[in-house]
Amino acid sequence: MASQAELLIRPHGRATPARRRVLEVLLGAAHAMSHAEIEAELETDVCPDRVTLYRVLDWLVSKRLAHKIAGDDRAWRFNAVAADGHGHAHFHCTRCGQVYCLSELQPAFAFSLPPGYRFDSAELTIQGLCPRCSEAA
Amino acid sequence: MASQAELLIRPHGRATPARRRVLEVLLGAAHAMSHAEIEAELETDVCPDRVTLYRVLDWLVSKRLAHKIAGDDRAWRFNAVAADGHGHAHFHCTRCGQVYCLSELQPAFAFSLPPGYRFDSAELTIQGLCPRCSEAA
DNA sequence: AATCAAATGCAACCAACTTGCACATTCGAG
DNA sequence: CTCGAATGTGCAAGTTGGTTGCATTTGATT
Ligand SMILES: [Mn+2]
Ligand SMILES: [Mn+2]
Ligand SMILES: [Zn+2]
Ligand SMILES: [Zn+2]
Repeated sequence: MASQAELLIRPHGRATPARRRVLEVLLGAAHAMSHAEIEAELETDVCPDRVTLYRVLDWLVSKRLAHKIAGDDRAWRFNAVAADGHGHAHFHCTRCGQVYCLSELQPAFAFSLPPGYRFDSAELTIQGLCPRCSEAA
Repeated sequence: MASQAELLIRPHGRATPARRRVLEVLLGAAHAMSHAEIEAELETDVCPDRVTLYRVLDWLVSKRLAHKIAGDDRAWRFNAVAADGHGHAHFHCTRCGQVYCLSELQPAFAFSLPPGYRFDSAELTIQGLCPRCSEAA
């Protein structure tokens, strides 16, 4: 009985323990996770090496099973790509630094690019206070 | 006769040579510049030290005379804040890595945040090919 | 001109990755 | 099931981009 992670990974390449567990962690996360956060969540025997985790994350992104966004602490935050194929906006809390995916928020951009530019994708990041920090303030 | 840069800086603090020249460079730039690009543009006598440039850039950002955006090479890109007060979107070329400010592009976001989130500002970054790279492809 | 908070220069430091290479694992062919 | 080539992992060392602490200099107010 293969896990959801394994089913997602197999069509793209080898399902190694590290890849399985990292993707599982990302799938179960409520917010975008930094390398350090993921590492902390991992069992000690899976992926005893930081470098492997970096490579696993890169691989997941390259296969579009995850995506990464730049935080203001110059570290990447990762999360699994759901069925929506990353068609969602992100919320960056300026107090706790956390990044949340706003799955339900499908913004209606109305814009046209200047001539010469070729569009590929758009990323909307909203700054403000997350529910927890908003409450505390 | 004070330069434009000096006039912008003075209300916020000391107009030092480094601050003047860096802001001048940013004001004259067509795209967001990395630390290294700015340093290359600077005369050798102004700001002989990397650290000072970092501090000048941070200061300009803290006074809202410049803003910075994270590139995918984990380096910040800076540009001067014009009269629009950074109410513009950015275009990130996935081929050359350059970041352009789309001053004329004032996107109409239509969204409402989930309950609990407090809005502060939004940043829209569009991915694709810039005119130069689009041509070359 | 004197003053002094604010800015700079230097040296060392740090975190977040990246690279190179030997060794281990996966998984499909036989 | 076994084997072996392709693929992934572990370790050590290196690089990049940015910080910190502290002594010295400097801008602008008096
Ligand atoms: Mn997301
Ligand atoms: Mn801009
Ligand atoms: Zn928060
Ligand atoms: Zn380009």
